[in-house]
Formats: sequence, structure tokens, C-alpha cells
Amino acid sequence: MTSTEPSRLEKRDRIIDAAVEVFADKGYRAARVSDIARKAGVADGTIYLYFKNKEDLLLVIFEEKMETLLDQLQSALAMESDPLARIRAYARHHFRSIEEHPALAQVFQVELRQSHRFLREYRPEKLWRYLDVFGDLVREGQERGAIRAEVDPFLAQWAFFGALDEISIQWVLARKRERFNLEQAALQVVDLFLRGMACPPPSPHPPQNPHPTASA
Amino acid sequence: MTSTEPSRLEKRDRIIDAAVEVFADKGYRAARVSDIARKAGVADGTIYLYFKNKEDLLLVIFEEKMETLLDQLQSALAMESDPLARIRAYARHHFRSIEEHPALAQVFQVELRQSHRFLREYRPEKLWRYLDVFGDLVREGQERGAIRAEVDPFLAQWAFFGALDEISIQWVLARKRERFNLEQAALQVVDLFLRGMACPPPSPHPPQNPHPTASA
Amino acid sequence: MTSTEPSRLEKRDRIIDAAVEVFADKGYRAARVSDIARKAGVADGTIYLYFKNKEDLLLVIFEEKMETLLDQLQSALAMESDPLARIRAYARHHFRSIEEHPALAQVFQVELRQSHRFLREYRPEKLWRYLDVFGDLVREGQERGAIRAEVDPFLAQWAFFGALDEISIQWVLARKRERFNLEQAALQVVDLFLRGMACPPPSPHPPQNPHPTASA
Amino acid sequence: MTSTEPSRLEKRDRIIDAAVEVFADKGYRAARVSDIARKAGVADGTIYLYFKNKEDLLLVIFEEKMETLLDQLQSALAMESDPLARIRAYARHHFRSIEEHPALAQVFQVELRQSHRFLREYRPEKLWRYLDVFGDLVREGQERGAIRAEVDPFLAQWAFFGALDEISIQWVLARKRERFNLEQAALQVVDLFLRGMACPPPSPHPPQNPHPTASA
DNA sequence: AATGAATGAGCATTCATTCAT
DNA sequence: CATGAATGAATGCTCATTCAT
Repeated sequence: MTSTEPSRLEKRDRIIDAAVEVFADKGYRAARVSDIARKAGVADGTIYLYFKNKEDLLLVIFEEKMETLLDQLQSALAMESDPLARIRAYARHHFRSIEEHPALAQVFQVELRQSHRFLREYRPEKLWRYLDVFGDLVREGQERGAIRAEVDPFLAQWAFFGALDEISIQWVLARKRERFNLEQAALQVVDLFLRGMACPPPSPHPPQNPHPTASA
Repeated sequence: MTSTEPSRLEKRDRIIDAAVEVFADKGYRAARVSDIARKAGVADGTIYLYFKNKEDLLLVIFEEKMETLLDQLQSALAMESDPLARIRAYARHHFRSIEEHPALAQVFQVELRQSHRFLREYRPEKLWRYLDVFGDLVREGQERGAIRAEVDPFLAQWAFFGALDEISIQWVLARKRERFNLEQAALQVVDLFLRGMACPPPSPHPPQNPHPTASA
Repeated sequence: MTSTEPSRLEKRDRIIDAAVEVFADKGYRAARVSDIARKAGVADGTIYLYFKNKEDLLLVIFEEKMETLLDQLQSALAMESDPLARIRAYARHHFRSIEEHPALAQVFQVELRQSHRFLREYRPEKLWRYLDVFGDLVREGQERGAIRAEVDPFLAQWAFFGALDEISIQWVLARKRERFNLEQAALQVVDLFLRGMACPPPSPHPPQNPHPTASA
Repeated sequence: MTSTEPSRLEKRDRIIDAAVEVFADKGYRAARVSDIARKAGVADGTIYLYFKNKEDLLLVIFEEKMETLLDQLQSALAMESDPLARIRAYARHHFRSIEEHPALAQVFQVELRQSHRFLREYRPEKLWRYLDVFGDLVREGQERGAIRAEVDPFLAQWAFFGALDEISIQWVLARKRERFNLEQAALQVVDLFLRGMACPPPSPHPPQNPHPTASA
């Protein structure tokens, strides 16, 4: 009616937000398009003005939310200069995002993987970029001599992501999340990886610094 | 009819094997019970004499194959005595199992996770036991002084499993598996974790700071 | 329960008969599969055990009923020996079939032609055979010198069928069928065509032969 | 905006022409109102300013184009004075119209009949007038003693129209139209009907002209 | 008059599961 | 034990039509 009526853009966002909630709540499969429409306050058909179909909606959620996460990750990393500190920031940021957006986390950690297409056909470039950020940090660490040159950044990034991801899934699925401290988990895991990738102490004898990782 | 007719037990196994193949080939959702029945050479209804329903079939596959994997894992570990060597054997065995049973790997790494119930309701005790084996190795390593006491075995086992798992998924999904050397990946990942968990080299001068990472 | 339970074949026929009635009553498009199922006394899904889909059901009705009509036509023609008498029998039989099976007539004359596929893609071989019967009667008449040789049997059969068909459509669509005597119509139309195709009466005085083709 | 903007009338015609093309191309059912709107260069809603709905558009096409055809038919007949010659002109004109407007022919011969309403409810007065023209020619021929009095003009007109129509449909649906000579078909069919309706030779004896139809 | 974003009714079809034989 | 014909619930999507601008 008035110019304050939800704009076209708002409507699209309302659909996305509604979809995240409904997918998280009932699961992707059980979520009915009409559920999402009702929650978004639009007609069923309206969803198809903005999205190709139900699965597209899921993939768009992935794309757009991932984009935001990537931006936030970049910002978070920009505040640190030391490669190892940035790796810590990476893990911290990863878990914080999950903790702060539980519904979205459910969609990312659980529902998205139930999309046959997502797993078998889709090429999640955004996810790869997210991983590449870690790979680049490893390379940077190697250039500065803080990380062993033998470490394969590519393998490391999958291993690291897998570790974070598995813990994230467990947290998302955990019935009692309070027993689960993601902050501490982040610290432990990142410590484990940093030590694992760190250059060994320069010499056995008078190593004033037995912990090169931290001192680098 | 004749004595050569497949026995009851054989029939159950044939159904399971057929299901693994069909699930791997078409995906859990797209797999029709009748597809499995045909491949197993039984009638549709027969499947319901042995399994509660389609999802139960998937979960039974998980249970039984996991049991076998666990046994094989135990045997493999029994051949090593050093905790660190056993951890290496753990990773090696994990990847080998996957490499040797591609269809089953597809089911475990991809299809199983599309079961809403598996993720949201089911308690995969067998998986936990599989993980516990690793946790126990960590504890053992800690007792023998090879692994830092601060390492949380529980968190470590999820991180380690997550790392192995993510790499396994990538291998399963990879179009060109030949470019992917799981053996090498196992070595790298386990090396990374072992270094990460290892006790720091005994510095000649007592380090005042047992937790350098946190204090850095 | 007992062996008198409707057999598999009966069930298929019941579905076909129900479909004819429902199609005739509500029209092909408006007819719901569930309507047909209810009228046939089976579950919706059962229909798909016997027919590929709703359109297939329509086309199967065409094929099977057309087959029956063809058989009956052949029988009816077999009772006459004179080609011209057989042509009369053809038209009589055509209209009688329509009069005796009004629902089927509605499907044939109206609903079937609303199937885009029937008109644009389908090759109604059965219809062609039905037409060929007429074409053959024309050829036979030509051989016996009763029908002019210049008559193109192919064109004649389409024209004849078109004439019968149009009148049939008008009868089917007519609100007041009693005002419409198909028997008489058959006689008139066939008379018109027979005269049109007939060899001219042998003129007593040797005509210079205005129709050389016919004299052959 | 400018004075060259298509006028209201032009717009209506553009919609009609676009509809004929789209209906002929995709079929009535598959044709989307938005397809027609795009081709006509107007917004979807605009169509509803000129036509009640999609079916109305189809019926208006019928009405208006039929009107034109009728006018052209009258003009064509006016050029002949002999009733039999005019009947020939009728058939010739019918087929020529079809040959010259293939898209419209498709709509008339195929798509229009897929409109449930056109067949079941609509009273195609224009078509009746088109047929009446033929009926009148028959009556005229009867008055002049060229056509047998027993011929029912009403039945004859349906039979004649049915014959022309069926051949038209076959031509429209024919993949290879070049193999189909409508001009010749017209001649044959009209010859068949004229002979069929013609008065028999006055007497067996000195009928110098046993074939009044042909000789007229 | 013209627009085009929004609406929402409507239904064919699949396939896991059952159960009479 | 085994069969397999029969069941029937359950829903994503299209697109003609409307109406606020």
C-alpha cells in the first residue's frame, strides 16, 4: 500500500530466512514449500518468482550465507598479522559463526548434506574458497618459516576443515550443548594443528626456545 | 526347492550386499526397494521379513559392516605394540578399508548421512566404539609419556576422525581417484596429528612453561 | 478372497470401462485419476500397474476399442458380398457403433482429440486400418467395374470418413439426439458417395466416351 | 509516448496475431499467456483489457478470422453464377484459405478443438453460417434442377464439410505437405459430391449428356 | 490504459509397505 | 518362509488471472 511495504528485496530475504528456519526445524525433506511461504508471509507461487525450486532455495542459502561468512572471516583475519595467530582466528571464527547462527548451522552441517545434488553434482566453490583461505595461511606460515615445508597445504586444509566440521556437527547434534564448549574446542584443535605443522625446534642442544610455533 | 537353494542366512546377506550396491549406485533416496529385491533375487516383500524397512536396512548395513571394520581394525592394531605406531596403523587401516570397498565407502561417506534418522535420532554406538579405539590409543600414548597430557582424547578423536573422514569423502566424491593417493594422505595426516599431540622434545633445561601455546 | 474375486484381467477392464465413463462425463482434462480409480473400485496407484499414465490410458482405450470395432466391422462386411452393399454396411456399422456406445463415442469423437499427443505425435495405425478397409472396398468396386477408376481410393476414404465423422460429432454433441436419425443419415451419405463414385450408367448409344479412364 | 505508438486497435490485433502464432507453434494448452504477451509486445495484464481470458482469445480468433473467411468466400462465390460452379469454388476457396494461412489453419483444425468449451458449450454460429452457404448452394442447385431433390441440404453440408475438414486436418498434420496437393484434392472431392448429388440422366434413351455435372 | 508482481488452486504420480495366498 | 499385487498418502510446481500502482 505505502512505500514502506516490504520491498522486493526484503521479500526475497524473508523467504530465505523463513527457509533457513523451516529447514532447520523440520529438515529439508519434510519442509514443505507452503510452510516456508506461510512463515515468510507470501504465497507459495511467490517463492518460485525468486527461486527455481525447493532445492535451488537450499543451494542459494548456501551460496549467500557462505559469501557472508567468507566476508566476515576475511575481516576477522585482517585484524591479525601473524600467520599462526590468523589460523587461530580462523578456527575461532568458524566456531563462533556456528554458535551464533544455530539454525543456519543446522542447515549447513546437516540438511545441506542431505541434498543429493549438493553432494554428488554441485561444485561448492564458495566452500573451496573458504578452505583456500586456510591453505593460504599455511603457505604464508611456510614462507615465514613457521610451518614445515613438507606440510601439504591442500591436504592440511581438508584435514583441518574436517576436524572443525566434525566437531561442529557433534555440537549441532548434541542434545545438551552446554556441555560442549566450542571456544575451548577451537583452542585445542588449533593448538594440535599448529604444533603438528610447526617447524621442529632448531637443534636438540641449547634450544632456548623449545616451542618454535609460539615464538615464530 | 532343492538343497542348493540359498539358505536363509545367505538370503539375508544377499539382500545386504545388493542394498550396498544399489545405495552406492543410485543413492539411498533414489534406490527402490524393488531394485534391491531384484538384484538380490528375492521378492520385494521378502526384504521385510529380514528388515523392518528401507531405513532399517541402511542402518543394519552400518551396524554389521561397522562391526567387521572394527574387528579388522583391532586385528590390524594388534600387530603393533607402540602406541604411536598403532595410531599410524589406525589411519592406514581406515583409508585402506575405504579404498578396498568403494561401494560401501560411498554408502558410509555419503548415503548414510542422507538418512535423517541416522543424523538426528540414531545413536551410532558402533561409530563411537570405532572412535574410542583412537581415544584409547591417545590415552595409552599419554600414559607412556609419548603424548602430551593436556590433549583431550575425546576432542582429539573427533578431530582426527573428522580429518580422516573429510579426506575420505573427497576421495569418494573425486571423479579422478587415481590423482588421489590415500596411502600418502594417511601418512601426512597421521604425522600431523602425532606431532601435534606429541610431547615436546625434552628440553635440557626445564621449561617453566608447560603450555606455551596458550601463553604465547 | 475366493476364486471369484475379480481377476487381474477383469480389473484392467474395469479400469478401462471406468475411464471411458469418466472421460465421457467430465472430459479428459477434468477427469481425475482418482475419479477413475473410485469408479473402478481400485486404488489410485493400481491404475499405474496397468497403464503408464493418464494419457496412456486414453490411448489404450483408443487402441483396444478400435481393435474391437475393426473386428466387428470385418464381421459385418463379411455378411455382404457386393462391394457396394459392403460400403453401405460400412457406414451403417459406423453409425450403429456410435449409437450403441455413446460414452465411447464421446471419447472417440471429442476427448481423444483433445490429447495434444494424439493429434500431433501419435500415429493412429488402428484408425488407418479402419480407413483402409473402406479404401479396399473402393478398389474392389473399381475392379468389378462398379466404381469409376479415376476415384482415388485414398482421398475417397478420407472424404468418406470425414463425412461420417463430422455427422458423428454433431450427433454426439447434439443436445437433442432424438431429432437426429443416424440410420437415415447413414443411408443418405452412403447413397451420396456411391452415386459420386459409381460408374455412369451405360448410355444406350455408345458415348464417345467422355470418361476414358472408367472404360478401362 | 509518441504519436507513433501503436494505437489501441493495432494493439488488439497484435495480440490476436501473436496468439495465432503461439497457439499454432506450441499448441493451445502449452501456450502461455505470457508468451503471447511477449510476442505482442505488451504486458500480460494488457491482454485482459481486450479479452476475457485465454479461451476467449481463442474464440475471438475463431469469430474474427471466420468472419473474414466468410467475406472472402462470398466474394469468391460472387464471381460464379452457376450453382455447381459455385460449389466448386467453395471447395477451392476452402483449401486455398488453409494453404495460405498455415498457422491459422493449425489453430482452426487442431487447437480450437482442444478447447473443451468450444466443443461442448460454444455455439459456433459463424461456422454454421459458413456451412449454410453450402446448404444454400445445394438448395439453389435443387431449384434449378441440377441437384436431386432428395438430397438433404443440411446433411449434405455436414458431409461435405466433414470431407473437406478431414482432408484439411491431414494436410495440416502432414509432415511432408509437398506430397499433398490440396488443389487436386479439392477437385476430386467436389467432383465426387457433385456427381453424388446430381440429378440422374433424365432418361435412359437419348441422353446426349449422361453426365450433367461434368458437362455443366 | 498499461503494467507485471503476486497470487493460490489444483492434481498426477511414486513407491515403501502390507498381507492374502 | 516367500511372494508380488495392491495400496494410498503426500506435495512440488505451474500459470491464468488479478489489481495496486
